[in-house]
Amino acid sequence: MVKAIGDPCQKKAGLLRCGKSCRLRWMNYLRPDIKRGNITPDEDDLIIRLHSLLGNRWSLIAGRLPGRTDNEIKNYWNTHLSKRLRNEGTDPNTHKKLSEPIAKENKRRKNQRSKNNNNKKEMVMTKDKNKKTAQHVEPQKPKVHLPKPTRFTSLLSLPRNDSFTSSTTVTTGSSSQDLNRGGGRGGGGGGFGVNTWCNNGLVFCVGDEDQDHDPINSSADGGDDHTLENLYEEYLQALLKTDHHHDHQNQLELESFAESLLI
DNA sequence: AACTATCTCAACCGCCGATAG
DNA sequence: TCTATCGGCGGTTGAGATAGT
Repeated sequence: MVKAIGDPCQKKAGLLRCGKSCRLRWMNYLRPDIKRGNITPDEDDLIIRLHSLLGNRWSLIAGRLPGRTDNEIKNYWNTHLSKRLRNEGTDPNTHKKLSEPIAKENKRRKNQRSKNNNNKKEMVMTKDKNKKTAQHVEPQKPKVHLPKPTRFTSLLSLPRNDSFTSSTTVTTGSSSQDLNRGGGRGGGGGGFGVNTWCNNGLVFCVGDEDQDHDPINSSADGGDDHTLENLYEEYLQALLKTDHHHDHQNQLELESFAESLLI
């Protein structure tokens, strides 16, 4: 699937890939911090919730699942979760209940299929040695992680041709651009920052997990990791409280959080 | 054994905004 | 201001693997 693209850089490097393709491969496949292995039920649940808040903003969602790439989550959503939701009678786009007939129909089909599919499921589980072996994942305490580094275009700019270190760190926080620019795509420039948002009068501050890289955090907002984590933990609790029979209040809190991300 | 159907996921594509020159 | 380039995003494609017929 590797296409030779006419990129001057690829000639210099002796590669068949253009720079963009190399970057993509690094981001989605080669990066050492990518978590290999199947997606846990907790991650499942988190993805679904975040998707209900953020929609198809995969990079934003991935930003809250360390070690997972937007591509991986996007694929996982398209191949597993959307189908699962549909089978459960939920519209994967709107996260609302499908009309009764459709839900019933799905159920009927599901039952019909399950007769034949037991073998197939085993196939899927054993297909990829790396990913499908841990289906019996032991229950873990759900954990939401701090968003990855955020870039400030206006506050701080770094040279574009950053070193390896900065480029890798920056790119892991790709999602943050949406946070800062209101959901738009793309954007270059460098620098890290903190995101803040208000939720029920409480100001949440989220910054780089690796504070050493973050010139902003070291000087602003006190830079207290534990405070940040505590604050984020409050958000986490709100998130986790909204289970499938979530109460309205928590849902509103989460929605306001999501809105704040998109501003 | 050969063919078909289905699934997975890395890679590609096209677009957009930021930045450099 | 204009143009070229880069970085990043979401949507889509298609090769490879596997099971079923």
